[in-house]
Amino acid sequence: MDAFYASVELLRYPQLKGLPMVIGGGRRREAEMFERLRTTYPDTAWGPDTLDRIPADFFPRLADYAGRGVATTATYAARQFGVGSAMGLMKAAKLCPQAILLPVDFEEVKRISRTFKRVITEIAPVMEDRGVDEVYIDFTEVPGGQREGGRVLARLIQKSIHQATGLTCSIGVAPNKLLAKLASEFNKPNGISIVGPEDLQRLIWPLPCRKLNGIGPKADEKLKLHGIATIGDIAARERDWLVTNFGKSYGAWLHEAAWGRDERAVVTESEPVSMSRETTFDRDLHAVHDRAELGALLTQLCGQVANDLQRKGYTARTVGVKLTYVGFTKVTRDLTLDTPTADANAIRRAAGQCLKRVDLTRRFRLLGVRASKLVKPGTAADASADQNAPHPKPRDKAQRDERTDLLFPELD
DNA sequence: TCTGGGGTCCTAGGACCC
DNA sequence: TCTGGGGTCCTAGGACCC
Repeated sequence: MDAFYASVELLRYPQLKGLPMVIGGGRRREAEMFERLRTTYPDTAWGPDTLDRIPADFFPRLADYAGRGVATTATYAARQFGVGSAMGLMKAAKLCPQAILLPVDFEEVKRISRTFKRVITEIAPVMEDRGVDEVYIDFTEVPGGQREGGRVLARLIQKSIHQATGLTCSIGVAPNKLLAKLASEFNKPNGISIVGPEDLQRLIWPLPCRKLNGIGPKADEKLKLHGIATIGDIAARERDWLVTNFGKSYGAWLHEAAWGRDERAVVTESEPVSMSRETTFDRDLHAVHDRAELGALLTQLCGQVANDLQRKGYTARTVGVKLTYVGFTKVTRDLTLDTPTADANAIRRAAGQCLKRVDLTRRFRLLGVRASKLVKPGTAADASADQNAPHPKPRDKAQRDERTDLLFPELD
């Protein structure tokens, strides 16, 4: 036993109510909803008892909500109708039109997330951040961590998190991150489960492949085509067969994972690789008909990315754009600059260049701007940036679509 | 009536250098 | 004019995760 996994459910509070409720909608739309809440009820903080103080009919019913977005989570009352997280709200509205749609208070979630992580690092300092509500911990060196196979420490963490945030969490304890993650799901929402190598066959192998962190919808589908449904089914295949069918790297990983083997260390610090902002429109937009709107939106996204870079003390050498067309096909275009930048105008110019290289005759639903190849000014990476200057590359004239030049002149 | 927003990592081809 | 091999960088796309 040398690592264990914890996950906290930050959005649990509406589930105290027996009403069918869905939380979500997408960042911008939720921010608008939340702003409306603040202006109407200025003295009311968003929290577990919100619905005791604010009439439920203040919030829209799904049936009355026309906007785009997905459900972040849903109460059990809503789940009975088949509504679940990551489901599109349009679909959810069909299944459960009477459900109430609630916004997420992102600032509050971030605040709780920080408290959650602070409480844990005070007890077990070797912590890997896995997002807003999940962490890995290596508690090998934590005094008393081995008592009752880790159960005593897990209970202490649960209790401390509950005291500090009022929220519950589920914890899995296992000899590595992979198994700990699986274990954390055994006993939701407020449980502790301890899994050892001897439990592999009994507890892990019967699980569907999708439960493995790293097997998504595509890999799962392909596995099913080969008649592989459970983790045990993967384990039953020869390593060579997996490599032949799933590639050298992924096939080998599948084999290791199915046998419960994972040697990844808990990573306590990491540098960001990219920063991005994107937005899905309320309606599909077109480069010609919605030129002004799109131009303003692009400027806004670039400003946000620049702001994020500056706030966190980074510059970026590569700027890219992303579009999602009607029908959900996506394209990206990248441009690497000679000089790293965190300047909104420079990013905007580069993003405009990128946009010229995509098909703008089709309507699209999403526009995003991304900064990558991040450089922290004043570091060794920064000093070497000059030597790493890109070799001059010939501009592909054919790609520089003159038609879109005409359509999108202000994007230059 | 589909499918948010923020990320990471991997693969693969072409350019370019030695 | 029949064209190697290794390495790095850039770009585009895609799978996956929270």
